[in-house]
Amino acid sequence: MSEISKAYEPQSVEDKWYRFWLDRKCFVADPARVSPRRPAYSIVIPPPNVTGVLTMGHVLNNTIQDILARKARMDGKEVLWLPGTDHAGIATQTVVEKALKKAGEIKHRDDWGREKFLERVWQWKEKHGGIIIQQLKKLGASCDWTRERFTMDEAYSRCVQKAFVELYKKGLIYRGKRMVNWCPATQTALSDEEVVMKEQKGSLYYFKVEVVDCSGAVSAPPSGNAAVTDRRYNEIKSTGVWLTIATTRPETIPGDTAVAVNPKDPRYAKFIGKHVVRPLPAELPRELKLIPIIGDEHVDFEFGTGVLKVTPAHDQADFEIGQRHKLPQIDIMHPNGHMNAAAGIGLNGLDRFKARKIAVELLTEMGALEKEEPYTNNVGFSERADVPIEPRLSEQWFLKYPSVEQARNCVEQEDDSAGRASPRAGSSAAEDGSRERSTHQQMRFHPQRWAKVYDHWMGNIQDWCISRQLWWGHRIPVWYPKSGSGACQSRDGSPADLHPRLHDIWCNINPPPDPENWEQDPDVLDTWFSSWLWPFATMGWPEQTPALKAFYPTSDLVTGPDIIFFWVARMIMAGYEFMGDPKFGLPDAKPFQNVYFTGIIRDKQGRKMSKSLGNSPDPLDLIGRHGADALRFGTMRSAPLGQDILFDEQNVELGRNFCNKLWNACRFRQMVGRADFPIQGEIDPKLLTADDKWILLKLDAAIREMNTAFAEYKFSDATATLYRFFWSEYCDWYVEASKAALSGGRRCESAQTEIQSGLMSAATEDEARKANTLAVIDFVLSHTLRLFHPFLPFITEELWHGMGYAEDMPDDQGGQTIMTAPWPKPLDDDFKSHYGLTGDDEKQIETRNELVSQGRNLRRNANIAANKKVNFILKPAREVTRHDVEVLKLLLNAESVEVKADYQPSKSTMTVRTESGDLFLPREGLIDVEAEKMRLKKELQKIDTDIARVEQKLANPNFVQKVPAEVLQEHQQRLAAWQAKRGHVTSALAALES
RNA sequence: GCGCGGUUAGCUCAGUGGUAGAGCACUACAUUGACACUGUAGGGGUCAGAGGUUCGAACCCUCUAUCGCGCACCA
Repeated sequence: MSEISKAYEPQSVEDKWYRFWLDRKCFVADPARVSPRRPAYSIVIPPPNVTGVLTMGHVLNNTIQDILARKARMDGKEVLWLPGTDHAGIATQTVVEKALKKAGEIKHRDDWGREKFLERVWQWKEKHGGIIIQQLKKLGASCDWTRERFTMDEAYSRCVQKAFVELYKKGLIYRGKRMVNWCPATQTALSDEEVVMKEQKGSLYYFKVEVVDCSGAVSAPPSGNAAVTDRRYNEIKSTGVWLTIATTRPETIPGDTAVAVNPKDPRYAKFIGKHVVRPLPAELPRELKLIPIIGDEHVDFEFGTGVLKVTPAHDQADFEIGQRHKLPQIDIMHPNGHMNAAAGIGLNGLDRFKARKIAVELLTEMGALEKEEPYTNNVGFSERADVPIEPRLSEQWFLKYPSVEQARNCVEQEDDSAGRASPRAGSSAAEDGSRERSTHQQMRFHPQRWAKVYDHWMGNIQDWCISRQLWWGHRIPVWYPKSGSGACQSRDGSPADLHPRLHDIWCNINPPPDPENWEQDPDVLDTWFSSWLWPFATMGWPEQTPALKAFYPTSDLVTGPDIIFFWVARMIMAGYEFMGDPKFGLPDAKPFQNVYFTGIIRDKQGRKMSKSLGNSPDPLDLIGRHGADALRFGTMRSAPLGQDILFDEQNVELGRNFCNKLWNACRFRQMVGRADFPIQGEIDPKLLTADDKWILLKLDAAIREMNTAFAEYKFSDATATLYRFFWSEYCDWYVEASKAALSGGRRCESAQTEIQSGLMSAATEDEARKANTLAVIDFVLSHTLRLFHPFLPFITEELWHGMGYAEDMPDDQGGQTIMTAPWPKPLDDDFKSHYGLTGDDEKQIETRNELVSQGRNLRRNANIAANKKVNFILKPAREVTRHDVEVLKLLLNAESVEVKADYQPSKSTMTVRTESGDLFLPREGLIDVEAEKMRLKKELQKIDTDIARVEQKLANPNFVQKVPAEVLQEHQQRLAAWQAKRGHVTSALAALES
């Protein structure tokens, strides 16, 4: 760093160092290096969608992971940060299909068929799959790229198949015809987690049906769509009674197979057992539309009219009523959400929403519609396709979740143990910056409130629909015999056997030996059925590989709370299920020690960032303009634990300014010279000034605060500490004060011998002090750079080398790269006593700084221009040295600071009194007496308020009796100080008035 | 309906019982001396409201208002 530029230019250093780290294999984890003295630390990345691009959410998430990984390396751990991407079934397939449609290549993926379409998805993946990885590298992510995984890698696919087969053999995976969440847009089943409820404004339609008596009904066993028409009645008698039914979905009337009332409802109980005539399809004769009135407790008498239409094939609750009463199911819809022939002539072929309108028209025409009221209800939407889902009977694969109890109990709840659950601020674990890694410790969520959400979900867990009617994904490893007798049922066939016992199927990770006689299940698995294996499938499971042995369970997981059920909960269950095998020798097979949930990044208006709103900044653009370190620092500073983040580019500008400040502080150090003489970088305790001691103590405090922040995962606290320490304490005070010592000496050459021979003159003392100051600066900067490194990896590496700090370190301890430099330890008692660091020094500087601030304030009030040098007079409260005076001159921008122990101020002298002494600013003839009086009166007023408040407290006998001694003492001291100040201000005021 | 989180300076947020804080924004002054991506000084707050506990409450408890999120859901 011979020629250092005036401003930090990130573009010129970032790529250079990233390549350096890659070339030196700094990110590569070696399981063989793990030992009791070099513990493992591991994180698996939440794999981004393979075709995605970097968003601010990724920046937040991955910056935190990188900070944790880099900190762990500096703590001397063997670190694995395992990266990779997710195939993201629906998302990717949809994107590719859309692109192909847009390009006019296809109208629908069926045009090409499965094989050709998949070929194109793979091509797309090859083309776009690397983008987000490259972007992560720009951010500085220190992932072990040699272990990059993709959820559809061959080895990974084998893991997915193995997991399926094992669970199938245990009887936890079954196939069944069930009511599922069906997405008519993508035409696949979805899990409950992929459905989001949205409030919809619609109508509640009231229509009437006639109650009839049908004597001599011959009940035939229900059989699918023909159920109703299979019934034959001898006679149908009108009763002249009509029931009114309220519904939001009149288009499903043709699928109704009963009308339900509450058996306890006095209005309707008497009708149970009679029938009504279903109004639709209009063209069917009455006798083919008779449906029974049944009694079911599910019906709420308060809602609507208290009469419920029951559509077992198109509503979850109705399906269950249908089960209880053995009602037939009439499927009236195609998989694409259009009505089928069973819906009747009027509706057949219409889209379900169009059909709703037409159904209302038909009811109106026949005089059945009584009224329509506006109504708002919650409707389930497909999260991906953003269309209302359709509850639909279909045959799917389901998973009864494994290891639920273990998974539920392994997460520490807030009331588990008050002691352990609370943050361990200042504890010994926090001080050395390491978290315990006992395998018997419960998993901990940060912030912990998510544990409750997790527990609630785990306690109400439903079987997971894992099959998807997509092409892009892992094929279900199940084959059916082609000539299939009982085992091979049509997918939308009937009857609805809810728990078919499937015999004669081939479920294996390998295809059957005689493939010509079998056909594979056409479906693929839910993407999350592969990602739930991520923490161990990426490390070589099912083999007990060195990586698994060394790095599983992982240390920390960093992810968004939006996927706590999708991913986190399932990974925990999978961990227990698949890593609990005794061959892995784990006392506790949980996948993580800690889970950190980030907030969600929003824009300044609090809206979630999204492509459609166009409110999501491009992180790469921000990196290009401000630098990766600036983006990281700004993001971290505005991201408190567990709170959503309102993103504003100003945060990044703050980060950029901060990097520039760091850069220039180092540049300043470079410009004032080398520390060779007389102490060669070693700090001489005898030559330390109070300012030196003060900054060392501040450094110590900063290190401790950083360790506490890390122990509590409070990254915004950590950045705030760094910001305050470096800018407000080091630059604003220490560097400014150090200029007094640095501008002092000149003749370095002869000073060393003179010091040794005890003949040190004032001049050579200046020289020695200058060198010592440089040594202190180097000490502070070399520690500071290390504290910054996890947050600002690029600029710290550049400065680490540029400043020459690398040269002083052993090769594997920072000599090659700051990445392996040891994380700073708090200054211990030996250090402090060797260098004579005491609270008195700290106090001395703090009161001195108070004096300086007030002196500057005096200047300001006297309307003295900031660049005008003036003469101050100091009446010190204790002994002052020549050096102290030099510092004061500098900090006050004074021409001189005259020390006069017996100074008597005249009328036109402005004064301040502090614990360090009294400071006078004589302004013969220049002072604005009235203005100064105003200022003093205002100050007096404030002092009086403060005094009154404390006096009131002290006058309270309860206060004096009950309060702890030190608090009482502190109040008394405060009162005394204010009273002294009051006396001073009063006399100053009196002097002006005399 | 149940649960969680928020409400503190113009804005974004820290602040676990003892003198209300930071950054940005704002005002004034300064500019060859590391840094204008800067420095110095300053203005600005009934800590959402009400009640309670306490010698003492932004902080603990209760209720209310309001914003956001999650879960469940009546057709």
